[in-house]
Amino acid sequence: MQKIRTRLAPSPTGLLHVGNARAGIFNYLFAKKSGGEFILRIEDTDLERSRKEYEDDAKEALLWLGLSWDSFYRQSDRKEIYAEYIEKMLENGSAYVSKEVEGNSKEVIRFKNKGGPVKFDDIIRGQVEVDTEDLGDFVIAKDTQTPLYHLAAVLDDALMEISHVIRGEDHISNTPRQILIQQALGCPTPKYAHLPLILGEDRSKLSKRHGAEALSEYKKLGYPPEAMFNFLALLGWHPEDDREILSKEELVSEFSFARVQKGGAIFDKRKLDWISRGYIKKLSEGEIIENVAQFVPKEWEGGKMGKAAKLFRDRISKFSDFKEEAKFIFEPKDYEAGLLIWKNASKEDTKKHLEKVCELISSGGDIMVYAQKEGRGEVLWPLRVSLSGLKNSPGPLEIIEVLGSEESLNRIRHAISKL
RNA sequence: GGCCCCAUCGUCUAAUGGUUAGGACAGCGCUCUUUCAAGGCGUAAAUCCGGGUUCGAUUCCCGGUGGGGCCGCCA
Repeated sequence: MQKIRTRLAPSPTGLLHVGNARAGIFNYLFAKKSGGEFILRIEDTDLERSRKEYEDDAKEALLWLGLSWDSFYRQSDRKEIYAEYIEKMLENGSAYVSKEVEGNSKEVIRFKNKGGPVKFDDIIRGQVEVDTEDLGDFVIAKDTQTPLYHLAAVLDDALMEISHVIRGEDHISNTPRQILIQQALGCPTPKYAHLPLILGEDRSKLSKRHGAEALSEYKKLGYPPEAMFNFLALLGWHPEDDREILSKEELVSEFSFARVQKGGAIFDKRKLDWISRGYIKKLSEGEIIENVAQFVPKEWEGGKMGKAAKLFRDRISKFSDFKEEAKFIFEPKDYEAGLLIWKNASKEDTKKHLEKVCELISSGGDIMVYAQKEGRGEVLWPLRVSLSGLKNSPGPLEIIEVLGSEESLNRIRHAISKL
């Protein structure tokens, strides 16, 4: 039995797309489930458009996601190999130098296409049959030293003994061409699995105009990588039961092509946020502090950070949210004095309650007992506003816990002075 | 336009000939509650259309419609 070997083959011409990331996940899950290998191959045959920084982005983002590869290749390092095969194809007549000029330039190398039907079994879609007649003699290399995508990909898949090519649906129409090349070269045809596309709100292929399309952007926004992995795995796939929160290990053991969807799936940020909140909620105190700290101004570090991070752990969808949510903790917010008044309460009573709370804080008394007696809204609302300056915020006692008595007292006294 | 792929609530999906068509996100309502969020409970919401096949179609077949992808000396 052939060893399972899958690959993710991005081209470094832009930031790694989430669609690539999802394809990477499926390649990874299938390989790991089968005890096989997952390969990362950078397809940079187009030197004009390829950039090292994009290769770095892809690697960094993939590692962040939790997709580590067993082997790494870069097509620009393999030029001699391709040249050798181009020569071979020229010799055996499966390719030829085309001199006719279409529009711009000079000689190129074309594949000698005999036409005829090509069939392949797609694991997800079943049999696909295409008449290759109208493909014509397509170009497979710019010159004897410069292969183009189809040739390089076919050669590499064969040489690296890729058993399963798992990629986006947008490659279905490339497959017959690649099979033709395999046949001319005497290479085996791998198994194919074409994944449904990830779509934007308008159901077209997810792209920049839909907003964040790069995996690294989600890293920058502070989504936990486990949440992103989980979310992406659920786009076009579903386990046998109703679980939606699954660890990487669970995904590996549950994965099956039989449960991969055929239709495209819209990238729903709200569902991502929901999954993300679930992961963040389960973080330990140390973890939440560490993660949130990366999205915060230097001045906030230390001091109240720990308690604040803990307080907002259940209230953020991504780590970067903390900066806005917890801002009032670190930078007291100005507010209208009127905001301090609860419903129909009087200014005098409000002031009285705040003064009493100050006493209680100083003496270590129980604020809740007092609030219970005087009316929770009448006491708690102005207290909370004086501490946060906000219409909406966490509860006052929680804020005091984060702020400490001294600063809490200062803020309440400031509120009293405003009244 | 040509070729190819696809089609269950708004969204992600379950149900591979027999279910009151299930779950989740989002929405809405109630509850909790000083506010917001979270939580708990509840509610509304779908088989694209037309033909077959069958005792019976979400499920199988055909046709339509709709959506998408690909049509580079990019990948």
